[in-house]
Amino acid sequence: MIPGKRSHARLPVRIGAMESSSARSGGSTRREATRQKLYEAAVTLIAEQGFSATTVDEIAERAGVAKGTVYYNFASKSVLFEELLRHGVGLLTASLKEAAEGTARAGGGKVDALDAMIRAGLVFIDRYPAFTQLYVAELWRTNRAWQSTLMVVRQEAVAVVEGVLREGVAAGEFSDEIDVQLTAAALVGMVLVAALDWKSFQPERSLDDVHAALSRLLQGRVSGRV
Amino acid sequence: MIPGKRSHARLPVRIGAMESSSARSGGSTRREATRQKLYEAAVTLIAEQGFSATTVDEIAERAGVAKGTVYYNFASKSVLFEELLRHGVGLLTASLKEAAEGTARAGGGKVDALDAMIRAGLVFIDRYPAFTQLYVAELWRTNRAWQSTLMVVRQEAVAVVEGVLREGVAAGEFSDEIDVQLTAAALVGMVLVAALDWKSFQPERSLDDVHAALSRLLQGRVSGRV
DNA sequence: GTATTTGAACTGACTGGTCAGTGCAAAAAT
DNA sequence: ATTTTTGCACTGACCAGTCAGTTCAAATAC
Repeated sequence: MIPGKRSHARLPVRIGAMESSSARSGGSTRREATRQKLYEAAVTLIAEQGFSATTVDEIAERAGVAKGTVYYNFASKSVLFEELLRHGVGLLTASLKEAAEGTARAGGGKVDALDAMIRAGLVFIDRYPAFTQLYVAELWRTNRAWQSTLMVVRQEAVAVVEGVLREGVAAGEFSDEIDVQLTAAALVGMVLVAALDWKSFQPERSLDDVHAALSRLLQGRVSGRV
Repeated sequence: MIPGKRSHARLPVRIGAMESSSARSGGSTRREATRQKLYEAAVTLIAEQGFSATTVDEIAERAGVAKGTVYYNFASKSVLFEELLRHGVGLLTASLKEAAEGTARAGGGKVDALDAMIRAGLVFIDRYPAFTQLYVAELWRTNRAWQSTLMVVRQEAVAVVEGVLREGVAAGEFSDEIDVQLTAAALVGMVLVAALDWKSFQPERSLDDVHAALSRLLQGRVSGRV
């Protein structure tokens, strides 16, 4: 055995930067770190293969953790997945809200808010492509254990977009004939699919580039030369 | 042995009523009918639960067929799924092409073609919601057996939209600054997500209604009162 | 027309492997 | 001293795929 080198290298590596964030507030930091590792391992595996095709052994292995640890931290495979969903969508909605509020503080209109949210969406997908992939894949399924969780969490995110649209209508900035719910869904779809396409098929393009293309579409500058 | 009573009763019972339907044309009609039943059973089950969570036994049971029959007709579970994908996307692309050509014959412009394709997409999703669901769920996965099939099949569908956009740019009907590939993806996403939302959360609405909302978005009649 | 043959289509019990989840004693971290 | 993690053997359910045997309708023979 080479000194300083262990077979299953057990280095206390700092992966994220969790330690300073809300130090002490419920659970120990070590536990939080393991959970984070498990999330990261699970999200990519499940995005690639789907929930059922991904085994707990794989998740544990990729996280560099024993199988027992998975069950020490989560009641079951589905619970791990559900908490992962909640965690991820939490990040997204926070980011969307911040984007909308940012433009409001800067005195921008609702179109600016929508545009900022499109960018926030792109940034999110750029940072967490696997999560996005997985989310899309599960969203419209029925008969699954985490169905209700997914519902709640979806609503949180879409509600932010709907809110901005509604405010825009109230302020007279958008036509009052628009269908808020459907338009919100369509906008989300636009960003989602374009971004996944970007990441999958032309990853070399810059975020600004993609953002510009979507902005143009949003502002109806497609038909008719500018 | 009791006369008139055999252990495995061999009565010439009429089960289906296949005999008159298109007698002979390529493969046997019976076989084709079973395959169709299997497609239908598989598409809903896989849409609901995902590929891995759906068992061959379930598919067979829902199709009203023995498990062996599945393997008589398809080499494996994945092959059944791949052929199902090809079959479904074939229907979609045909429908999109027809929509675009229809407006061309009627002397409409490319905006009309896009609008007609949006409608065709909605009609398709209205008729085959399960297939759409399943398609979306699998499209951005990686590391799966049918990955390449999915790629080919996706390109066929998106190419139709891209084609119309390109023609529109060439004809000066669309700004030549649009990004064809990204815009096509965004449009597909818009329709896809809005339609799935419609089917999942407000199924009572009419197709015309949904189509109107998307048309408005396409033509940039969202920002600014009309 | 009736009997027999043929081959494609179908059946369902069975097999071999996989995997979620358990149990627990020892080790490590805090 | 307590919490957390490890390592690993084990179980029981579940499931893809197989295969020897069965059904049936059309073709051929009588």
